[in-house]
Amino acid sequence: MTQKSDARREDLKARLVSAARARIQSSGLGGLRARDITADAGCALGALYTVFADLDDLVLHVNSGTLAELGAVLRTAAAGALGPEETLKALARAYLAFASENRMLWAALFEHRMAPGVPVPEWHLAEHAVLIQYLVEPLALLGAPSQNEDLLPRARAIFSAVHGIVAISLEARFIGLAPPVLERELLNFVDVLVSGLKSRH
Amino acid sequence: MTQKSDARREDLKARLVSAARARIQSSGLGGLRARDITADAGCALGALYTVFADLDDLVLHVNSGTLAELGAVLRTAAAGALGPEETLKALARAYLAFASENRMLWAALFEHRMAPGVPVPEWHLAEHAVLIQYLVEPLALLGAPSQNEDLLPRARAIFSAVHGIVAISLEARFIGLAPPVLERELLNFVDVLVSGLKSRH
DNA sequence: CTCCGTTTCTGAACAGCGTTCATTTTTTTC
DNA sequence: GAAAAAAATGAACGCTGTTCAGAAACGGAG
Repeated sequence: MTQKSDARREDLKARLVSAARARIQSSGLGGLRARDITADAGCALGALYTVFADLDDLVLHVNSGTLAELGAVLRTAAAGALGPEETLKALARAYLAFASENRMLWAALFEHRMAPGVPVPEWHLAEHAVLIQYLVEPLALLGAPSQNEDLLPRARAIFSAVHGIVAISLEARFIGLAPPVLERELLNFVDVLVSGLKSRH
Repeated sequence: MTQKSDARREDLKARLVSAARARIQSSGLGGLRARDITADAGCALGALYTVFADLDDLVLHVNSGTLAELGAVLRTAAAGALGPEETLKALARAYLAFASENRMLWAALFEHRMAPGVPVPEWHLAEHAVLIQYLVEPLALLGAPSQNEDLLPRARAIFSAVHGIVAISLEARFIGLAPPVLERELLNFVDVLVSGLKSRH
């Protein structure tokens, strides 16, 4: 009977992911220690490596959860908007809000690097790709029908642009933008973008 | 006579920065080891800490040099362009080219994090800010004169957007964009942006 | 209930890291 | 040239992620 055994394994996995998530939330990805996680999860140090390949693997699973939450937030934001322009704005607003409210978890999505030579697993790349998908429909409604073929690169570019604005501001690398100014500037940016898209056909 | 002594100090500093630069270039910021750097520079492990406070300090100086190079590249790109629209495109192209050709050094500019609680020194923040300055003039030429007051936030937003597109593509986090497609999409993005800016006054 | 093969869990041990500092070596001064 | 001051050294420290020999818990047979 490996049923009980599997259940214990899954429980341990869940406790480790949740402990790692809490640590990232409070100390950031850089403050993550295997010893802290296992202490919080109530298991031995070595137990971590019976369930995950290494810390990277664990972080990937934390990020997986974060992406699911972020995806849900974006979905409801898009669902509540009226036109394509409003949808794009709502998505940008929701992305900014999520990043602000879950700063460390969101930062971990993009700060994390695999060990040298190890590629990010396919299933996790696919989870990232979902973020872009929400942009495709409003963009299709905005652009000329003939352009609908290569809409994915454009959606990715626009996501990246919005992400860049949010990322550089929240990381306070340059002189930081105060949050209300940031939101105003971000929405203005989307406005300009939409104006540009409309005026090109 | 502390003149000779100072000269030796400066020489050691230069050798360490150059060795660290080479290591980042070949192995990335994550592959940087104090022992490797000091071995390459031909000095003892402890010598590093007689000239720099810690590894972060050394990385800051490497990044300082990279920013100077990048700044020079952007300056000449902007100087060779005709109108404001062409200037913006030239800047985007130059930024992408620099990032592609100096991937690891460029990535180190944004990957690097100070130790927790330690802020990035003011002088280094100022060096980052220079990047944005090149955008202000062409944006001023494009926009209505009345808007010239709060042009800096807009310049920062546009820089961040371009940076985001380049960053997410080069880091291959999502399914990677092939380089020629990336350049096409980036320039198209600038086109849309300029169209939007023009159509708004 | 008892036994024993199997599986699971454990934490001491290991290699590697950034950083320090007592010691040695070099330089400067008289 | 000798004494004082300064600079350079690398072994040692504390911390890291990861491993693995051994301990503990489990599960079915007698």
